[in-house]
Parts: sequence; structure tokens; C-alpha cells
Amino acid sequence: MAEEMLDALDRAGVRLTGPRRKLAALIERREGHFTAADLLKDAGRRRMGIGRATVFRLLELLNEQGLVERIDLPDGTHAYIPCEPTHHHHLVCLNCGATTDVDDCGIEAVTREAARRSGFKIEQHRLELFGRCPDCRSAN
Amino acid sequence: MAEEMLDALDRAGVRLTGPRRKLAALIERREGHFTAADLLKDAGRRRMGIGRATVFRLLELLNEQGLVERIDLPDGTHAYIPCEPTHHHHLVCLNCGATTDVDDCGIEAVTREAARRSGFKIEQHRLELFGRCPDCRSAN
DNA sequence: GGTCTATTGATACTCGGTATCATATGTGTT
DNA sequence: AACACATATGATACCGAGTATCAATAGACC
Repeated sequence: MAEEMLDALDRAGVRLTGPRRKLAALIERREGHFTAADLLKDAGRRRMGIGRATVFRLLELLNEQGLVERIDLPDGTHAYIPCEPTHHHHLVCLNCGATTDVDDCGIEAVTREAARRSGFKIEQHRLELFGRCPDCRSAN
Repeated sequence: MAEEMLDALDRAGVRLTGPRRKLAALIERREGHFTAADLLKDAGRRRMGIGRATVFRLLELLNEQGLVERIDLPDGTHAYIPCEPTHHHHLVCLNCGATTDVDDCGIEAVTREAARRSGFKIEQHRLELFGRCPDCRSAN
């Protein structure tokens, strides 16, 4: 997955620098959602000497490439999650933070119906689902 | 609608203070979504002498009562919108910021399907729709 | 009107993210 | 393999949204 990110960066025509490689590796080992601060702390613990700005810059790049998305947690805070660069929605475990992608699932029909009722022309939508992942369900 | 807010505050058992009444009136005259800074500026222009903290505190109260919701705009910024205290979703005009509420529209089926595919137990969801409102569509 | 607690505004602070800028480092070229 | 130069970097300062603190104020009930 770090490979995937580096490939995408390459394709985007930006440089494959040391800090970017290291950060991609750190993102790879993360599970569930994380914040920029989490990544920065990971890097700090390993004495990687990576600056705050660099972390935000990489996250922005990856976001542009669709490999990372910023989501709004129910508590109002932001987090980043690694994902596939196709249109999809996120399922977030409220207990452990694990995330999965789900594709369409019939949202199109919903947006069409909402458009019909409201007279709006709908151009974008965002759907976020929150709950318990299978592990956390069985763990209790 | 300002009445509605004041009633809700009363029901919530908090005091109906001057600043709260004034802010409720300001929210009433707003169209579309607004930020805390917008409200504060409104209040400042009218020399109401209302503090920053008070604005945030009222928005939080109204949010608890379901009369205001915080949404995440596509550009990543936050805004507040006045709304009804029932479960619903928001349609936001990308051009003028107008918002409308839409109710279920078949989302239940989508979450059920997503739950089936992923094994998650879904407890909450958030759907935000963005597009052009009827006025902005016809206005070009 | 008086009392007492909730609320207020000022201020300082935190936190996520961005702007700036001199220095360092990838990368395409030779 | 070294060159040149644009791109990326880290330090620092900054910004805007939101929260914590706290002495002063003002609703609400008697």
C-alpha cells in the first residue's frame, strides 16, 4: 500500500523524497483512521526529523490522488483514512476506529429522489456510516 | 423561528438571557449556512457587545436541541445551519449556500445493504448532498 | 426588591491547518 | 558521475475555530 501511494505520487509528477517514503510507510502501518498529529508523533518517536508542514503537505497530496480521505467523526473531529481512489463511502467503527469502504449500495436512487423532492440539481454527496465492526461486535 | 429557538431553550431549562434572544434573532435573519464568525460579525455591526464565547455557547446549546446542525462543506470548512429537530439530511446549494432538509428518502435500505456487505452493525449515518438550488439553477 | 446560581465577556489558550522562506535534495541532463 | 535548478523540506510564525478560566453581571424564583 505504501507502494501504491508512491506510485500515485510518481504518476502525479511529484518527487519521491525521503520524507514522503518514510511517511508512506508510517501510514501503511496505521490501522483505522488517524490524525496528522498521530503521524507526526509516529515520525517523532522514530527520530525521523520530519516537520509538521511536511505531514500536512503529504496528506493533501494523497488526498488529491484519492488515496487518503478526510472524514468528519461524529464527535466533530477530523481524521484521515487510507482508501481506494474510486468513488465510495466509508464505514467507521466507533469502537476501534477501523474503516472499510463500501461502494454505491443504492445511494444514486436516494439522491435522485432527494433531487426530485427539492428541485435541487445534486452534484456531490457525502455519506458516512458509523457503527461497530465485526470484531468489536463479537468481542462484546 | 427565533420563537422556536427560545421555546427550545426554555424547555431545556436554561435562562432566556438578553444575548441569547439577540443571537436567536440574528440567526433568524440569516439565509443559508453561516459560521460562528458570521454571527459574531452581525452582532458586532449592531454594537451588541456580545462575546465570542457566548456565540459558541449558544450554537452548542441549539445544536443539542437539534435546532442547528454543524455541517462540513465540500471545501472542508464547517458551517452551521438552522433546521428541524427531527432526523433528516441536508441539501446545500454550492452557489448561494441555501439549505433544505430532506427526510429519509430510502437511506435505510442503503445502510442495511452496507451492513450486510460489511458485517458492521450500523448505528449512525450522515448524508450530505451538495448541488444547485432551484433559484441558482434557473438564474443560469 | 433580594438572593443565589447561571450566564456573560474578556482573556488566554489549544489545536488543526497554512504561509513564508532560507536551506537541502531529488531528478533530468550532460 | 557531477551539474544545475526547480521542488521539497523543516523551522517558525501565523490563522481561525473552538474551549477553559474567572471575576463581574443579570435572570428567576421567593
